Amino acid sequence: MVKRIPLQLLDCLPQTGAEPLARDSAEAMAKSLKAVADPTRLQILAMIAASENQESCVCNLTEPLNLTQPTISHHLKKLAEVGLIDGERRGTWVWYSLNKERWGQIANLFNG
Amino acid sequence: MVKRIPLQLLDCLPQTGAEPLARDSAEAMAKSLKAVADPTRLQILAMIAASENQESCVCNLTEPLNLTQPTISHHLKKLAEVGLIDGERRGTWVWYSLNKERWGQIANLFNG
DNA sequence: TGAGATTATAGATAAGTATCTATACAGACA
DNA sequence: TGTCTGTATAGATACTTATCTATAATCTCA
Repeated sequence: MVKRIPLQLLDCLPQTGAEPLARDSAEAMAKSLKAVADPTRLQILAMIAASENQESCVCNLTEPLNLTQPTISHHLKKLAEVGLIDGERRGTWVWYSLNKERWGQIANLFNG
Repeated sequence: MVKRIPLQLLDCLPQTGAEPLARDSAEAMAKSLKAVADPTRLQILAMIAASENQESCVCNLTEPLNLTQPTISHHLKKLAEVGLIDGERRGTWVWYSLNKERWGQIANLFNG
């Protein structure tokens, strides 16, 4: 018995078979992008970039963003985990600055 | 003095002031970035880009990604909501293609 | 050493979301 | 028309996460 194949199915050709983007790579990319894909963290990054030496301590962020200190620390940790910012302890304060090399890498995700 | 900052939009920010990046702008940027910041959606975008005419219907995505049809539709909707892909109905199928202009806009957020 | 200041962590909670099943909608065709 | 196929939507659920309060850890200085 020959089953007739509807023309519809022929029009919908399968793609090139191989998986273009491996799951591991996709998840790694997503993790970095998730770190940036938050309004508060974008504001934090903007404030760091707009600061005098392009660095900021936690105490400089809490009041303008109207968030508690632990919440700011939480966001900074997320950004640091993916290497987008670096924290440097100087005395009592921890100064966070942008890692521009890492920024470039993420930018290449869109260019490549 | 204009500082060299990874996020292009940050160049326009005031040096001082309570809110360097307006909440509205931050949330709009975050929404677009959230759409990309998902491993499955990154795979979907990659598969569309790697397809014959750089377009794909839902039926071509479900099997390689091992997800149900409604889940794929959900992800495609998220991408379409921020303008990263466009859907065009041709007969029974809906063909999704990359919106390269929109893609460039988001890329520019990083390139500066 | 102890007190005060800054940051990090732990735990709880509410909001968001990725996924599923079930079902509705839309187009093609006999 | 009615049936089949492809896609979208609705509702439920489990997982993630942004935020808070409380507390610990770290540093400075008297």
